[in-house]
Amino acid sequence: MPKAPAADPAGPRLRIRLVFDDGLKIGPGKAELLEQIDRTGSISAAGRAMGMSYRRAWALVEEMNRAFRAPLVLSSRGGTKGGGARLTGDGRTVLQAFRTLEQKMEQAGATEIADITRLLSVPAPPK
Amino acid sequence: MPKAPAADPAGPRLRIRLVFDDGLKIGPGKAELLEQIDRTGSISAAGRAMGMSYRRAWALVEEMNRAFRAPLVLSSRGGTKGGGARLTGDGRTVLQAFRTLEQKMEQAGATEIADITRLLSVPAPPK
DNA sequence: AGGCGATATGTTTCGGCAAACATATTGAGG
DNA sequence: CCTCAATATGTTTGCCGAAACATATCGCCT
Repeated sequence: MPKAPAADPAGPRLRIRLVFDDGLKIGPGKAELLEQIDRTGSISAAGRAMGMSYRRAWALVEEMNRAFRAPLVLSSRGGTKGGGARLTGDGRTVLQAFRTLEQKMEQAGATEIADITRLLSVPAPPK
Repeated sequence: MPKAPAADPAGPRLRIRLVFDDGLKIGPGKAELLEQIDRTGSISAAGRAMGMSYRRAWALVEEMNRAFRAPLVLSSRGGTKGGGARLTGDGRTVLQAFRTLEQKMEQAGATEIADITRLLSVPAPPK
């Protein structure tokens, strides 16, 4: 298997994306990336876990680090394990906030989402 | 003036998108399109108003009509004015639900959005 | 009958962005 | 001091979706 279609586990209906004035966009992708970096301690491992090239994963991290007043991810090179990366306090804060955001919004919009879903040709998976 | 950069009034930070199991995606674009069709009574006029080609506007309408159990937009051809389009009850329902959704979510996530914004290099426009 | 304005589609062209490919660099440890 | 794994970037390729271009059709009104 060459690679998985990224993240799309037959899923969630709500996709939230924050678009800031400087152009930075934060959505499910970057959120998961932060999460994976936190889990694996490596940008490349995180990328692999998401079926994403290191190039791309790194670019996303770079983008975030530049957009925030302080980096969300710190990385080091060399050493026995080649290097690694980890989330900063801000990184954890942002990730946490985004996850909370998703939950709250999912809940806040449940009624309307149901209203729309009900009108679809294929209303919804049982639940 | 060839065309306006679509909709981007230096703006809102939250971008919501509903992704359904059949692949249909509904976000700010289709919502505004429905709104414009309702206002103008025409797909092409709606497209023009959004700086979008008729081709594309029509395709989006088609996509929605197919995805829902009943069309959101009805259109007619010929006649003095060439034809026209209008929202169905379902169309209005969906649009309304989406707008409500945006409001509720914006409100529900205000705290977290602020938390994240605060950490940006360029925190936010005064308010 | 003919024109007009909007719907309805087929076909082709094009630009941007992601993937693929390629290198350089770093530093702990054996 | 040399290997190794990961970070850090430059360069090239490929592709898909959007735009551009092109027709066809429809029906009220003069």
